[in-house]
Amino acid sequence: MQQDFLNELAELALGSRLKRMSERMLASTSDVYQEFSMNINPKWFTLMALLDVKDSNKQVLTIVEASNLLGLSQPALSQFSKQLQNEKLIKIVIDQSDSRKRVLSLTPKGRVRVQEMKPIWDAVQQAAVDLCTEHNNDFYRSLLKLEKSFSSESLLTRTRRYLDQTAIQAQVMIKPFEPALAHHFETINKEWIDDMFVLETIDKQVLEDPQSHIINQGGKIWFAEHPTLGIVGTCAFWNKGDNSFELTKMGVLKSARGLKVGEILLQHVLDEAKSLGIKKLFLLTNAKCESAIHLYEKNGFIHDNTIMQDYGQNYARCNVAMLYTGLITDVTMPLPKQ
Amino acid sequence: MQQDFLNELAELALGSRLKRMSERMLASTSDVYQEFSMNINPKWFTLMALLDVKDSNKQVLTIVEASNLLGLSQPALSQFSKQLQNEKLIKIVIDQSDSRKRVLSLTPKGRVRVQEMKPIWDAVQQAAVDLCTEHNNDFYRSLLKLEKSFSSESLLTRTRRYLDQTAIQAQVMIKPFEPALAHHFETINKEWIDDMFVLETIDKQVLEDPQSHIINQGGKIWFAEHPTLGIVGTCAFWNKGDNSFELTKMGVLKSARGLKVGEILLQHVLDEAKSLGIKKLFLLTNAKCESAIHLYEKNGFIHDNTIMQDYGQNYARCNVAMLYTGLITDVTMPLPKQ
DNA sequence: ACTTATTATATAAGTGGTTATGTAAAATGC
DNA sequence: GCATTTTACATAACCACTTATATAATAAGT
Repeated sequence: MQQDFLNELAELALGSRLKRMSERMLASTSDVYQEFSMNINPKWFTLMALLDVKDSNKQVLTIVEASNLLGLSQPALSQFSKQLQNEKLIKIVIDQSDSRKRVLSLTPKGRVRVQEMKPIWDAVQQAAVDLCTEHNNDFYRSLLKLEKSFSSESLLTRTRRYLDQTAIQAQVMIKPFEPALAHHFETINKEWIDDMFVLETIDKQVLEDPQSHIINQGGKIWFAEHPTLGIVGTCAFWNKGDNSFELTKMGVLKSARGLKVGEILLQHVLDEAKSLGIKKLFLLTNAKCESAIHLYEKNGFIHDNTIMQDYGQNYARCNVAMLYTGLITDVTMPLPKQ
Repeated sequence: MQQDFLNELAELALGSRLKRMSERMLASTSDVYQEFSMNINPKWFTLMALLDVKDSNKQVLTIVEASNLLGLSQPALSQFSKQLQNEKLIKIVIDQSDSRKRVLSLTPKGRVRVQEMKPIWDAVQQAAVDLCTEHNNDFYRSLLKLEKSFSSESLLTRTRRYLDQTAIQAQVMIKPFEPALAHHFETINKEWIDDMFVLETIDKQVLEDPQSHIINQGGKIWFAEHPTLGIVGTCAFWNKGDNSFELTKMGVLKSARGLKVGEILLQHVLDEAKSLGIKKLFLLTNAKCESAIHLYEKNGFIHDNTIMQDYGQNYARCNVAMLYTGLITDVTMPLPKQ
């Protein structure tokens, strides 16, 4: 037996490695079914187990529901259900209130089969725990963490951070508001607000009609356009009267992370603030948004409690207020430290 | 977005979970290549990387070698090579000294492509490390441990331990030596000796011809036959003269672990020892063989240093000697504690 | 009310492998 | 030295899904 080249590639080959491991694992469980001559296809396992749970809770299950719960495609579940129906292990009936839906449920034969399999499932479960915890390991927990990390940010956007993207960044264009781009204002901001907080009513109104809520009130909106990804970022100045503005609704699509779009966008709008002769520019945010706050700090914003007192009530989620110090204004304003 | 039912199944769905994770991972790396418009199929990655290493070490690579090093099937590598040849990234030539072999190597174009990809590989590597270590995790190491655990014993044989197999165990038959079964004596013992130690010359001779080395010398050999798996275990008595025997070459195939074949076999041969009127039965082994020693202890063997002094020199690997206490013999022999 | 968009499903085609099998060359056994 | 076994590879068939697409039913927008 030769060596394993994937070891040399280390984390770089993580995907291939996981694939290989999952194939071995699934082959092994398939062996288990075969050894105990369960006339069952291992790929049906998750669906059977899910139907069993639904069955004992007297709930029903449709194909799309199953595909969401199991993380498989809808055609996959469509196929599995048909196969299980052919084996007379489940029955598929058309939903009464919505004739598009197919309601899946175990047949009596299916229920018996599930009961026969349960001791085997238990044994596999114990054997898997064995495998996961051997050599002082805790593989299962480690995998859960990886899943969490992966869903919080994919490998693609993480990769961007480690690549020199200067050339592409130079091609990111900042565009002023135009009605045709208004929908991007909504989708981009919804993505991150939904992700971190709950959309407040005031948000919804502004996002759905930025024209009347921001532009027509003397505010400004900009968009960041990436050469291949399209509009990926946005940001607004909300007119608070007396030549004061709130920097708000600044967001960059998840799919464009790692490209420093936020930085380019912020630097652009701060330059605009200067050339527009704005007197006061501030923002409200939440301590949760660490990386955003770091970006603001890096670009001349300082924490300021008087702002919090004056405007902080507008949003439930705000507990951080910041003031921009890069404007040429009266000398009572503090200047950023060099 | 609905919940994830795989969470409810916990370790039981480990295979499906790994599969899902590997698919996401590979899709993400595929996105990376696409974003940086590398005209390359992600599935070729491991082969390209391997060819690059071989190239810079001025070594060559054949298809079977590649499939071993990468843990993929030979047809897979056969296909990949053809595809890479069509892309003019590698060239395939017939080996001069063995015309069955195909020698793979990078073309100049292939070398250029690899160099173009290297910065991306580096970035992906760093991003993957990121992913693996986030939230105080160490996923990569945990996966390596799992691979080790899995290759030391598969899920199937681990599962057996947690299932009630009384019925099947009752069907395990113990058969005496017959020439037609002699090859099992070699394969079964070779498996575990190769795995734990190095085959000594004395082993080889005995294993290759048990008839003349054991049977014709007044010794005994038995085989354990499983109803579906066939001959899975063996064990011998080596005649040391003066009605004394060494229990030796006891082994059970890896693929039959967890079925308690060893226990059934040992109990059978100890019964035979009694009915044959044997005066002294001992064995030599190594402290590494913990589970075997535990089995011997459970069945009436005790540790005995005089045996070690008398016979221990025969094998380099022996550092544990045990004596069977279940024989009806003179009263100077110690009896097992109840 | 009438178009328009969305949702649930089925079907077809594609993908990235696998196992099974065939063929020729080389190695081994006697 | 010749038959037998093993090895290297190619090809075919299969597998467990996937994506893409079509169709019908329902919901939403005006």
